[in-house]
Amino acid sequence: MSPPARRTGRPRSAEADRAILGATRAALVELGWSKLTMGDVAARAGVAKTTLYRRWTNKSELVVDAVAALLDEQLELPDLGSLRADVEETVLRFAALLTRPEAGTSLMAVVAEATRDEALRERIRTTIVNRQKRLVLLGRERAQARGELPREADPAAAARTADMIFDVIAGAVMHRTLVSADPVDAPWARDFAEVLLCGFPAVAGGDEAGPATAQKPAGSG
Amino acid sequence: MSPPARRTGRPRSAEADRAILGATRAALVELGWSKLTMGDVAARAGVAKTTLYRRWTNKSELVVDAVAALLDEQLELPDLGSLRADVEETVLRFAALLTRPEAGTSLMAVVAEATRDEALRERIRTTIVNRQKRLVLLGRERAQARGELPREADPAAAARTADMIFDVIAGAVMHRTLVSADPVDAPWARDFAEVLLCGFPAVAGGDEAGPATAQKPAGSG
DNA sequence: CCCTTACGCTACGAGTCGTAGCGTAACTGG
DNA sequence: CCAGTTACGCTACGACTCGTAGCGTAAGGG
Repeated sequence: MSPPARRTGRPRSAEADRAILGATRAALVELGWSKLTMGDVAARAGVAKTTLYRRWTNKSELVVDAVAALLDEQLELPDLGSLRADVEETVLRFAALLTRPEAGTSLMAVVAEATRDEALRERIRTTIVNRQKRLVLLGRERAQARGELPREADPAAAARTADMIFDVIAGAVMHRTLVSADPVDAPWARDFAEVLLCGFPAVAGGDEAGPATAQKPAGSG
Repeated sequence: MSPPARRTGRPRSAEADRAILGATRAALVELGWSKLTMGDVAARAGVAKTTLYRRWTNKSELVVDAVAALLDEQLELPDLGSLRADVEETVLRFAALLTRPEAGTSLMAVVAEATRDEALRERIRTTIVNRQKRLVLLGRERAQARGELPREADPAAAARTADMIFDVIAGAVMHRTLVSADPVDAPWARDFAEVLLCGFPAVAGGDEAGPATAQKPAGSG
């Protein structure tokens, strides 16, 4: 993609990259997405505004990279000995990250922008979505090693399932935190893990009522 | 909130309201959130730009109302005879709505903006979140009437559960559609409903492996 | 008929985006 | 050491948008 053969001429300053991404995060913390300006980021990073535009085509792409770096750095899968505990802890950590002013807001804004920008969508896919799916894959592997989940025969189906779990977990936490604007606390995480592992009727009915599994899976057309 | 006692002077044109909201939706379809301008909306609606600012303090609040009206108008709960079928159908309808250019993008953008705007957050809560939760409440009621779900003793716990289910469904669909940028199709909806009703291990393992319910619910602190 | 409020219109200040053009700095190959 | 190539800082700029002020006019109510 990017020209790997570039041996001649002055090289790009790697430190400038770090400074710019750091300045972007700092500006996001102080100003938020909507009031963040390229001029401000450049000033904070100690570089010229034109340097920003030489590396990122616009504000959105810059922020995607800044947020991706933040997620990479902050999100790790705990290993607490059970799938349920790992899910709960991951949910809490992800929620804590989303409530930070530079994370959740920016992610939403950038995703909104991406609807009309194929390049940006691709960047989000590769630098955020695909990278964070590793948590689901790793978590499942550990659960399989523990015997909590079966090893799956069909790799395609396994991949689809992992994708869905990723969307369910990330989506639920994002929606609760940012759209509903309600806190993701320990009790919520417990209930959520319960739904994820045992289904909605389990948490709705407690132990007193029957399982009420609501029909069997439709004949799998 | 809004001054209900306003009997004197020229009344506000109700038709202008409709024209503005309609123009906003049309502009969102054509231009998307980021390129929509107040001047453009005013021109489409056939009113002066100042009239927009007399009714909405800024672009975000205007778009919230436009999206809320769209959701109210488009989202209805189907009654297909089983909780599972209703969930699948609702997921598909919601996803179809989100892929429309005036819906998903705008919602994300407005939520992003709301992080730093308490008034906007409140408006989202009342005009979108709380209004759409009716679908979950209604769906549960029907499921209880069918005997698919138990009637709950504790109303507070029941409300919490409903909130969570709302976040899980809406969040998962939004995340898959807008963040992961993958389609929400019938197979995905089937798998999702399976997870929601029976838990993740059910869809991961199929019928061949054991249930593997991964520990019992932690002793409920 | 007077008062009050809404409306259309024009103009404007403030701020941002993203680019062009120039001279200079840094690194490479001969 | 020198020529070629690329990155950088700086200034200036055009285009655009937001949101407001001020004015004259339209539409109702007591």
